[in-house]
Amino acid sequence: MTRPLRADAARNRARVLEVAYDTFAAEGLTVPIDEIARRAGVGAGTVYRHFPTKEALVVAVAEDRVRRIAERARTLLAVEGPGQALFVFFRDMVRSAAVDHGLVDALMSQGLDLEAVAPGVEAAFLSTLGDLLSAAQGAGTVRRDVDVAVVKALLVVCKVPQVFDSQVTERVTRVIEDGLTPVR
Amino acid sequence: MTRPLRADAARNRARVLEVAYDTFAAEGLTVPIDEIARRAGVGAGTVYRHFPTKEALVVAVAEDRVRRIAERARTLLAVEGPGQALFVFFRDMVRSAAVDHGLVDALMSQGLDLEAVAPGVEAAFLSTLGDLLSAAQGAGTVRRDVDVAVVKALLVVCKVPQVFDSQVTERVTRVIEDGLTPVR
Amino acid sequence: MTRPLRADAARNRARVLEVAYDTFAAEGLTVPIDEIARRAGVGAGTVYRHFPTKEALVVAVAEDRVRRIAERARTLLAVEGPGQALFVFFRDMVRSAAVDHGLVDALMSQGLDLEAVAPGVEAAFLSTLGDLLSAAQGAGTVRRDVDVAVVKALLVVCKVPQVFDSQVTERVTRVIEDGLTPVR
Amino acid sequence: MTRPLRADAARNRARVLEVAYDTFAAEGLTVPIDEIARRAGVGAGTVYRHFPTKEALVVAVAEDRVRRIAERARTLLAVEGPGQALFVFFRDMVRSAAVDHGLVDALMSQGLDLEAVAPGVEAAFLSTLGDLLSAAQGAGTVRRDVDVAVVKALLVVCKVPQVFDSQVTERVTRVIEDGLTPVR
DNA sequence: GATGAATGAGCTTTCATTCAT
DNA sequence: CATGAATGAAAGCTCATTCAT
Repeated sequence: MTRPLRADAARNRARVLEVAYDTFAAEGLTVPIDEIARRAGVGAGTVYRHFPTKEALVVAVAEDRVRRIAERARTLLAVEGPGQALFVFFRDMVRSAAVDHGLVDALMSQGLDLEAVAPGVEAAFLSTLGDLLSAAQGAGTVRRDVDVAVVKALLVVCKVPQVFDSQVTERVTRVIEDGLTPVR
Repeated sequence: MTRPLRADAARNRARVLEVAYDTFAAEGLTVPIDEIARRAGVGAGTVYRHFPTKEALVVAVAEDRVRRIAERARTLLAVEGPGQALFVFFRDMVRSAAVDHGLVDALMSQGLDLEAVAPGVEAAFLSTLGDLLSAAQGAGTVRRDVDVAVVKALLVVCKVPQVFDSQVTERVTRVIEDGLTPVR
Repeated sequence: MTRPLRADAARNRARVLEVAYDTFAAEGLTVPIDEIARRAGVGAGTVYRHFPTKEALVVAVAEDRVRRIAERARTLLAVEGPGQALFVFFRDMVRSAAVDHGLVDALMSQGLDLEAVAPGVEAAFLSTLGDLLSAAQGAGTVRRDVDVAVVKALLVVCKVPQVFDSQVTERVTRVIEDGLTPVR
Repeated sequence: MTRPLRADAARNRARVLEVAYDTFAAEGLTVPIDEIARRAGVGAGTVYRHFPTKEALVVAVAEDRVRRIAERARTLLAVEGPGQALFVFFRDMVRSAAVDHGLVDALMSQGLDLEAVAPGVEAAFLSTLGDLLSAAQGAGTVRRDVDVAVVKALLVVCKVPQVFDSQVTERVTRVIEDGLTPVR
């Protein structure tokens, strides 16, 4: 259906996506498309060729991020083992939260519904997250009465940016982790 | 310093503030001032007389909210008793989160720094919140290694809107409360 | 026709007129009426009671100035003698030019036509200026082929503000005076 | 540094500049940008692409005028000869003064400082004017104790618009020319 | 009479989107 | 295909003027 892009077109698309992520993350979604285009070294028209509206660009950025995050989660499951993977993943997320200002905006602030515009991506992410959760519950490191929806919510919660300095972030995360741990 | 407003002016100011809160909460901060003015039944100039910039209006709304929330917290301390006041307050906050979209935006998304523009209000709120926390710790219902900054962060976290349906919200809150509870 | 104002009303009118002159002279005609009112210590409504439009205020200021200038000219004729009065008057005008930014605006920039809105004042001024000119021509200090219109024009010219530093102003004035002097 | 504009862009830019000059000259600087755009047959955004603020447009117009005036002066020096070029130039300026309402506004009324925002242009103009002056002084038609600053001031002075009818303008100019002439 | 709050048209400026080059 | 100029619909904000207090 979608024919493979010409090499230069693919390069442009990737470049715009990367610049858009960096820019939205650092400065929020209000940055004009013209500015994204300028930083990517292309014309505004080129951005619109790949992403027909600004919202489409934002969604594409979010999709791309979620995909990478899921990948990271899969890696952790293999490397860290079932009992710790979820917790390490959690701390990973929190640590990168500071630069993901724009992603959080994209996920919640502006009324964007990722599930509606890119259902496959969301589902795939939840499936991977579910794997981490099951593994942890199997290993006895996470209580059994939470499900994947709760864990996802707690994740989003931990990405709320710039409200906490790192000291506080650390302790907030610990409280949430304790809440996740089975009764001791 | 600032003389009392004329009766009609005070009425208008209050009306604008209320309409602005409802509108920002429901539709976010991007709603034009003209629309706020229209809904409040005044001219745009009147809004600008009371709040010289849009940011000033947003800040005033946030201030007003924080003040009311602090008031509510004080009431709860008296009514619910030291052991439960903080938890009831927590659930209160969460329940109203759905309509506070705009308040959350104001507090964090747009780079507004309430502490910078209205230091007294923030401090007063933290002081009240500290009272609830101390009471709970005194009653043994909250662990002693959290401080007011952590509790405030968890509060903000619970107000992140529209990400959870109410089912999930309920369970997220429970996890956080468990995390706050002393080791069982 | 116009009944005498109550004492306080007259005081307010005079105060507004003075503040308006100072302000327009210093900052130009774009200063808002509200600001004039504030500086005069009255409400905006009071300004509008005395001067029904902003233009009316500007005209009143200009009238008032022209009247004072004519007065000054008459005094000089008596004090300085026929041969020198016009020249001294000239230098007087130039010296005060720096603060008369707004008066010049009023006279020419904004398409205001003082002659149309206040014919008597203009005529009275020209009559006095004519007296100075005749005196000088009688004394042989000014050439006979210039008339009052030319002298008035040269006066306005010399009030063009802020274009010259004082050094230059001095020399410009000398050139113009030499041009007025009969062939030597 | 700035790459050459595309053909259509250059056409639009020139058109806006010309319309802006005509309009400001005829009606003053208060004409809205939207009106300039309408008369130039372009959208308001196009004006802002070429001139990022209204002030930038005004400055560009003034620059353009000063440049043309300097060009005219150079031509006259070649055509009219050293003794008369300055005087012809003077009368040229005065004759066009009636339509340069806006230029004069731009140069002095609104506190715009051409020297500050476009130093090269001002300097180039003064240099050319100095050439005319030197030529005239060399030919003995202008007194030696005036310098270029005085002549520029007299020029500005002669451009003060609409204060004189043409009859008076003629005679004012003669007085100033006589003032410039060496003692007879 | 004086006050200053309210009005609302109008201004400058921005930016998502389209389209000629 | 890429470009970036053009568009034009808002947006935030100002201020001359009116009118309830």
